[in-house]
Amino acid sequence: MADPIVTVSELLAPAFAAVGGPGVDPVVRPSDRADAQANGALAIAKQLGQNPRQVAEAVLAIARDLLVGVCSDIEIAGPGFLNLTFTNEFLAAQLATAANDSHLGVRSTPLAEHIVVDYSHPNVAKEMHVGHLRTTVIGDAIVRMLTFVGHRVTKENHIGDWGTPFGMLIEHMLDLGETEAASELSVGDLAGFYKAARVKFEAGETFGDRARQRVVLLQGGDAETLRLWGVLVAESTRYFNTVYATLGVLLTDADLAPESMYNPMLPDVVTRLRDVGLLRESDGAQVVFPAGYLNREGEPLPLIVQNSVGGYNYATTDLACVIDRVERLKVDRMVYVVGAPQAQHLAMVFAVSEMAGWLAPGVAVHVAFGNVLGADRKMLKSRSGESLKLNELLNEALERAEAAVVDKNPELPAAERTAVAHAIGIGAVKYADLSTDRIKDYVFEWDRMLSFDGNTAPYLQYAHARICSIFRRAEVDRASVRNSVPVLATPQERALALRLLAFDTAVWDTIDRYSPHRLCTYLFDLAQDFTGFYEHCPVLKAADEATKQSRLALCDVTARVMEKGLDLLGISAPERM
RNA sequence: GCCCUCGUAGCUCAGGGGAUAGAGCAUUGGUUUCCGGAACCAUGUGCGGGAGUUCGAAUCUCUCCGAGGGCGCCA
Repeated sequence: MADPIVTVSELLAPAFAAVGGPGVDPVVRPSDRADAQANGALAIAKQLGQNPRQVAEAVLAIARDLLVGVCSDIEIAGPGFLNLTFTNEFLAAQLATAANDSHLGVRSTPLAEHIVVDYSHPNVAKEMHVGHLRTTVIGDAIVRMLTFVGHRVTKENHIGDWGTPFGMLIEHMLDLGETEAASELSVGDLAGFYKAARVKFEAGETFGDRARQRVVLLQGGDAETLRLWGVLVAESTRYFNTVYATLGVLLTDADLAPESMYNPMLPDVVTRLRDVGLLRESDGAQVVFPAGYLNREGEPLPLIVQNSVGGYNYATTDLACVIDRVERLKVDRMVYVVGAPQAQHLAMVFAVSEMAGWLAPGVAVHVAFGNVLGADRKMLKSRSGESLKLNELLNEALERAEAAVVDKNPELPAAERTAVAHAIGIGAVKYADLSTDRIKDYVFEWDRMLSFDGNTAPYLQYAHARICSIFRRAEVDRASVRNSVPVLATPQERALALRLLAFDTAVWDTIDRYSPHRLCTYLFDLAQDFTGFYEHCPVLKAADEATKQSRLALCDVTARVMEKGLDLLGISAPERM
């Protein structure tokens, strides 16, 4: 099992070790000159002070016996590359194995960890916007992949349900009337609600006083205030859940780890920092100075954990969160899917946690991402210039997808059409977000993401659907073809087989870098290879029954890799569209 | 002022030490209009500039230019 590149790398390792010493990397990569190339000889030659071609020959002399049955051809090329060509029998056997593997050839992790993934984190009584789209979609894909390879994953949705704005929000709710406010929030007019509260807060002194008084009551644990606060949280959470349902993400109420949850732990954070001797007083605030951070004036930059009037802030909460994850959840790794602007803040939180001895280096990872931009290359806005609500964006995706489906396939029954439009519309939005390198900003363009051509969700979904169509027309049970070993007679069949076997590497590359776009690129390449196969290799009209069976088997694995790959991205693959 | 991220073809993006830097879209010119459903082939003075490390650099380092972001009591 596993990618042939991985297999051959392991097989070659002893040959390289014999020539270059233990631990030498054969540096096996895909190649356009052959199926793969091993570049390790050049590095060894440098160290040994020898001619790289001679080194390659020495390696080859040993490797030939190790690769019997695996490679039909090994030749030395250029300055000392080993060009490797796999035997068709080896590829076919590997593919047959993958086809019968529940994980389609993807290796499980050798060491299962408990990993917390922190993502989505919307704010109570505040609208979800496109920034939340990124953290939610990327985080969800990472959760799915880590789980797939055998890790134990805890999702945490760190919703913002605490802080000074709640005084203002609660008072506004009382002004509106509780029932009225609740319905406003649950239907998703969070922006209007928050804005109205904000306006009153800034305009009226009496309202401001009430709000500040309410904050004191909230923090003091006043029962009625807590009940009112609870209404805000419950209605907002209900609204978030409708957005999550539309998006099709895994988050549920069980994953909520609200800021308020850490509230009782905050004094202890400060105490513990004092106990380990890290706490300093600076301008009246309680702070820690992590090494290497400077402010504008070139002075050490503090992480403030308690302000000059005794209040705690998000740094304190984040530190409590680290402690909770390490000591209560006993996680091995924590993944923060948070926007790039938070890089310094998180780095400082991690640094302080390490200084305090709570966190081992490398355990906490910031999976950062860039902005969603409009066609004008500025932050994506709605037509009226307001920041774009996530919910409105998703609704537009559904409308556009429905129109596209009506246009492409008018015969589709109405009931099925809605479901397909959902898969396409939401898939398109998610895929557009996932298919570019997350650290970069990306340009949001409806026409491109919903196109049935190019590197888009609809194109991949279409490739899947057309395979399903082949099986429908063939009236063949999908599972029945899984025991046949495919014959890789044409270049297209061979290329498709090689690609299918690379699913393993694609998933692991994605996990190793927390970069879903790697899997997207792979799936797009797979769809392209399938199209080449589809054009050149008749399936139902194959020359003979054995060829037909072989090609049906290739179709089946392709469809399953595509479906699973999309599933790992949180995108569904309809059987017809 | 300091720090971080980004800069690849007309556009949107891959490629993160290996051989001639790729894809999609768009463009232009052909072929096909037949199967299973939404065709295929061809088409390019492109790695922001410069220096360095290396047998080898789009990739690593430095520097300059450009864009975005962060830098003490909001989150």
